[in-house]
Amino acid sequence: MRAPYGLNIIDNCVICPVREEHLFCNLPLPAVQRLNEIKSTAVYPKSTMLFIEGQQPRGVFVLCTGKAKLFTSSSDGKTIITKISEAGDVLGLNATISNRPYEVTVEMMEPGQANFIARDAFLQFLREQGEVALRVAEQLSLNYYTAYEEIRTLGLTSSPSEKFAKLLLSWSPSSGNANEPAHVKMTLTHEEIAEMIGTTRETVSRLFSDFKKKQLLQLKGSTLIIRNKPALEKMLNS
Amino acid sequence: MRAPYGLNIIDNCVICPVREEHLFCNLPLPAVQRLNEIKSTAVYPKSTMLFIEGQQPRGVFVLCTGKAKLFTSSSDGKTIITKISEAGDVLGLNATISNRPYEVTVEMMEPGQANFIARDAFLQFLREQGEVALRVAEQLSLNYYTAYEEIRTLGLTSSPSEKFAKLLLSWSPSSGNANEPAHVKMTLTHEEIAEMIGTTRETVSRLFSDFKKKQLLQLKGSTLIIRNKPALEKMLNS
DNA sequence: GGTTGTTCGTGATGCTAATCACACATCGGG
DNA sequence: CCCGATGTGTGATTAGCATCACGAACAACC
Repeated sequence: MRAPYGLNIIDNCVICPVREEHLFCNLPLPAVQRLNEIKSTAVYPKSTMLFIEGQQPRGVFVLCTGKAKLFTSSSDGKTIITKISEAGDVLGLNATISNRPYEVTVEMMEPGQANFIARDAFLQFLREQGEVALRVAEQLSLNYYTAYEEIRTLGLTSSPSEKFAKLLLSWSPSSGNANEPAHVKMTLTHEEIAEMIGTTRETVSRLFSDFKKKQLLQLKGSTLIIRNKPALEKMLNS
Repeated sequence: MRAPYGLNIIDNCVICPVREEHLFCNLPLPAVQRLNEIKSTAVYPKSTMLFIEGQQPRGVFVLCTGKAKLFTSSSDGKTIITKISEAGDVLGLNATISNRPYEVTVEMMEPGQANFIARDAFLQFLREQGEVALRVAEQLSLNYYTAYEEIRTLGLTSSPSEKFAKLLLSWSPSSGNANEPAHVKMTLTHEEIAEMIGTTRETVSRLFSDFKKKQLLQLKGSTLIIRNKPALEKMLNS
């Protein structure tokens, strides 16, 4: 089966090759089968907005492949990216559960597949499958902690350089020797990084130069090499 | 019955005079009765910390009287107040449910009474009383939205004056004519206000002078009079 | 009523990052 | 292959706040 944008569609969750890796997808078989019946699958091109902050919730999306950015904006155009979502993430959960407007906008950063489950069907699904309701609670609580982490970063971390260090560390895999350089594929523009740490494009540019000069990191094409994790950690304060 | 600190204790939730006004207290009678059995009531003096961020959750507190501030701090002493809690608020809910460390510290701002329910008993209580579990979900989801509001304030609101205006508006009662001055009892120090909007004590001091000069507000003892709500609203951007 | 501690007002100073401006690099499509 | 769009590097300038440093007001408590 072949979709536009050159991506294969896997529209059967039961045989999804990456099902078990994802919190919300790795459900008991009966639940996955039921999920499979009520979802609708589509491939979305880059820059599609799955939903927009302020909209009444239509339902949830489960990202199957690709990446999406979650952000909120003010009326004067300032934007803050709160999260980069990857395969397996459930989007719009809180709004759907509580029937309050979506609190973020979700935009595809690259073409990718997502499953959509309409609100009514989803709520019914939760009532039927107690196990899934638990997963949802787990996920909601996780979201809340992530939000608090963000509050701490925005409110307690004063300097852009500290926030930048924090971001780099969040990218660096926790596994592996702390002193060994970590290689990370970088897919974000400076502008987007700026929107993640609440500063300007120019400042991010300067931060990269600065950190390169201090031997903290290195760039090979679009691969970011984090050379001195301990030094980055020493820059933090929270 | 008379407690230390000159406050009366009401240790029976069933006859609590303000029970019906509070989301979590206004439960079906059997639930309130059960709640009453598993809680322990105490009056805490000013400055008591009910719990501290990072601690393993022991259980939840329901604030019955008094006020408490919720805040998180960085290791270098910077503090950000995320909320002022009042009677009826449930504290430590998310941590208790998810068994993750408390994400904030809660400190009494004035002497007040609170009920404590230990984690095990609370979880058991939820299992028994489906109605209450729903309230909890509702509350969690509300907390999440509040957290997002905070993210928006911290991340999108650039200037202290804008954040200050936002704070003033959040104090001003939504009822009543928009153009009529609103009277609000102010119990916070400039330092605390600074910690709420992420700036310094001195800047808050100057903001007060400034807003007074611009006829936006007025102070009569500890009563704050908000004189020009529309003008404050015009200062916002989100 | 005086002593002690907290809270508040306000000036002077300096730094940091936003803003503006512009040239260069890179990418993708016709 | 060229051309427009999008992204990046870096200098110059400046506004806005944090910081430091007081002294005054206020409250609380022997």
